[in-house]
Amino acid sequence: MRTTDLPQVRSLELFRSMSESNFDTLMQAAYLQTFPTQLDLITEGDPADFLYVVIEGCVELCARSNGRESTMGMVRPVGTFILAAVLKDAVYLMSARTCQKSKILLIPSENVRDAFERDEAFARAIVVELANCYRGMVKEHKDLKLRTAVERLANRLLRYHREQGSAGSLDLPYDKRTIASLLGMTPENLSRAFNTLKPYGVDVDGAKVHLSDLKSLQILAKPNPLIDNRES
Amino acid sequence: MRTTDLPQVRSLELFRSMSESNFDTLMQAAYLQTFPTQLDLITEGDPADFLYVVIEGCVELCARSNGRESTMGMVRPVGTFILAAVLKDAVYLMSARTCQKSKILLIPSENVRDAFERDEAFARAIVVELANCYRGMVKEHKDLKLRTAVERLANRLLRYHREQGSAGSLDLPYDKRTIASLLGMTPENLSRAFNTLKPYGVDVDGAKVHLSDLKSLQILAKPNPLIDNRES
DNA sequence: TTGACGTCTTGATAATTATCAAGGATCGAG
DNA sequence: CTCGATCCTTGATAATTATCAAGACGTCAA
Repeated sequence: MRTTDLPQVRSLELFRSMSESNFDTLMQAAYLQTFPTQLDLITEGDPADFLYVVIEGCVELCARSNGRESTMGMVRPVGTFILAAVLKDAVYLMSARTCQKSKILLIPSENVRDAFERDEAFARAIVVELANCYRGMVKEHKDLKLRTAVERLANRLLRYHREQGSAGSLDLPYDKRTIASLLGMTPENLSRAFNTLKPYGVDVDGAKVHLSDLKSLQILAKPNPLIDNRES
Repeated sequence: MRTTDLPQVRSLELFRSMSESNFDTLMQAAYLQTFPTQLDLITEGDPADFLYVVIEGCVELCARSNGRESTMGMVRPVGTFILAAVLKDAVYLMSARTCQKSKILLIPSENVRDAFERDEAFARAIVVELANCYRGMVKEHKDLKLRTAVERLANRLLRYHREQGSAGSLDLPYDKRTIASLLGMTPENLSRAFNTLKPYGVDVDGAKVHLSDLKSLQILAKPNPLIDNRES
């Protein structure tokens, strides 16, 4: 790994508080690579050889079964994926592919587990990250089990709106077909759900969404911090 | 806590390898209590004061939003719940209530975090438990997103069948309405799904289920170890 | 510019799932 | 035993969601 990249990695929450020597050891074993878009990084069922950290770009996590496929989540900088598989030395439960040109840090699983044993601060950071992943998944699951498709879309729009500064409009961060899959519906249904939301002040133009009647949208969506807030 | 209960707790995977003195300290702060059935233990949104360990009995985890409610999971001995909330010092994302008379160990959150810092072996065990919880939730989510209701039921029956020794029949471990909610459907639909499975050799009598044509049931269910195997 | 491709949308239809209402079975309390 | 309560099932119907087919729109390269 190039030494010019090290400070960037070091500043990540996950590595910030570990000791200098443990960090160096871990990085000596790691690779920082840039991948083109639409590249398959891992396939579910394969053994977890590396922990992945997205430094730049964006990675889609998806799952397949039968003939079906579904987007399970998106990982943006700075996030990890498949941490649980690495820690358990198990197989991946999800596949991953880049959806932009992406700079990604690969750390061999064995070294992650070593560092976890050696470095108390790293262990704490790992646990916080893993707990965040878990709670995120619980929220996704609640979203899907407790809401209709239109409600899921309405709440997702409110969330993006909030995350982008509550300026009355928002940009959809992904293709519509990706958002549809994330929300557990077909692209056709996403289109129709947008139409259903039109009377609630939702106007779509490509990736731009205008929210002209936040109040009525919120009444419909009934947002719930225990589902929609990513931070807590 | 009574000293007669200590060996039982000590033998749990979570506590087995921690040091004697750290274990003693942790247990001095803990409570082992027996709760009647149908008792609300925690409510989502409340701060995480305790880590819960189910020693005997059974606990249902559920989530509410809007007017809806859904069973998120069942915890049997020896399992923990709301570990992530405790480690993050955050609020609970799920509510919990006993569904049998249950013996439960309550450990104050602060002490769990203390022990995590102090005891390397405990930290490792915590991480493995948390990773298991995460992977279980990923599997539940895949189940719901990638399968129809009938497929979910078929695979769940095959799983219970396997867990109970593959003897050609199985006992449903919970009320049918609980199983329906676990599988993300209404009780009415569960009834109909059982009828749909009749031609595949599934015969239901109360909580007893006979599987007389495993092969054709498996062809329908298309079980997937990355969804259905709880261990891996 | 043109054509090919992919994405998104719309309409028609089908499949899946939920809701409402009612009836039967079971179980415990009195 | 009998009553009441709860759970489960079934039927009828409605709502939701998916599928299939076609067309609109934009992008990009030749």
